[in-house]
Amino acid sequence: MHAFDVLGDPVRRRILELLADGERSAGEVGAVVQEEFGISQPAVSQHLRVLRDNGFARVRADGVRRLYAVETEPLQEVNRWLERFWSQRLDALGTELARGKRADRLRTPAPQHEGAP
Amino acid sequence: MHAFDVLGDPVRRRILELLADGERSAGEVGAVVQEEFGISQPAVSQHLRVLRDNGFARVRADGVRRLYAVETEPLQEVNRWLERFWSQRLDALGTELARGKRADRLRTPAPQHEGAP
DNA sequence: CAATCGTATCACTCACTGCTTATATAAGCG
DNA sequence: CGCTTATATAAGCAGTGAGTGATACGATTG
Repeated sequence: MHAFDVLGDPVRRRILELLADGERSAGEVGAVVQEEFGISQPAVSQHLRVLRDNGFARVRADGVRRLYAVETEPLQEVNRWLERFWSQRLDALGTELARGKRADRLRTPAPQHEGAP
Repeated sequence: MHAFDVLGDPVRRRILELLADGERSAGEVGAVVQEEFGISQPAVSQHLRVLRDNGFARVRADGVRRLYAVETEPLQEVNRWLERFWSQRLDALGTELARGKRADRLRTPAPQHEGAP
């Protein structure tokens, strides 16, 4: 499952926001999320599993409780994708400007077709 | 459809990468994507539609061709979400460090809310 | 105008994802 | 020990989204 797929779900995004504040037990997360989204405990547990399985969160046992904490690697991968995108785009804009200016003088700027009859 | 859902699809991510280099016709995009993913022309067209409908791309007619260009707003929204996340997380780490050292001795368990009967 | 190109839309299928209920497991407590 | 609490897993069902083939349609060309 790709990082963006994991983030596609609003419940999972919310869980990550909660975990961003620091370690939380499954129950604490569940309380908030069940309240806000009106879903069941197993549903939340399944979302937590997805986050675990995809490296977005790590778990630690504390007695009966399971303490979840956010794991940043996949998020950073997303960041990297975005950064590549932006820089690629800026490069393109740059060369287009550089080339475009000259081209403007050589070519008829408007590639318009003849007027309607 | 949320921005993250749009980005969830690998084909759409690829299309955006292609458009990041500058304006491209639907056919050019299609050629690459059909080749790389082994999907049909309508499939690509539908992805382009999703990108359009969600503000990730704008179209411009040029004769028979449709020229697509990337539109940055939704991507920036994603960026903003991530930035909020990182800064929230850094804040949490900060206060946890500041408080945590002392708290470790007092062992203040997680904030508990009143139970619903 | 007919033929054709480039692209979009339609109608449909299929796989997957997320939800629910029911149940399992494991820790803590009387 | 058996009851309760905290959490996870299992099985089944419904909605959704991505794919396909067929088709529509506007622009272009002979």
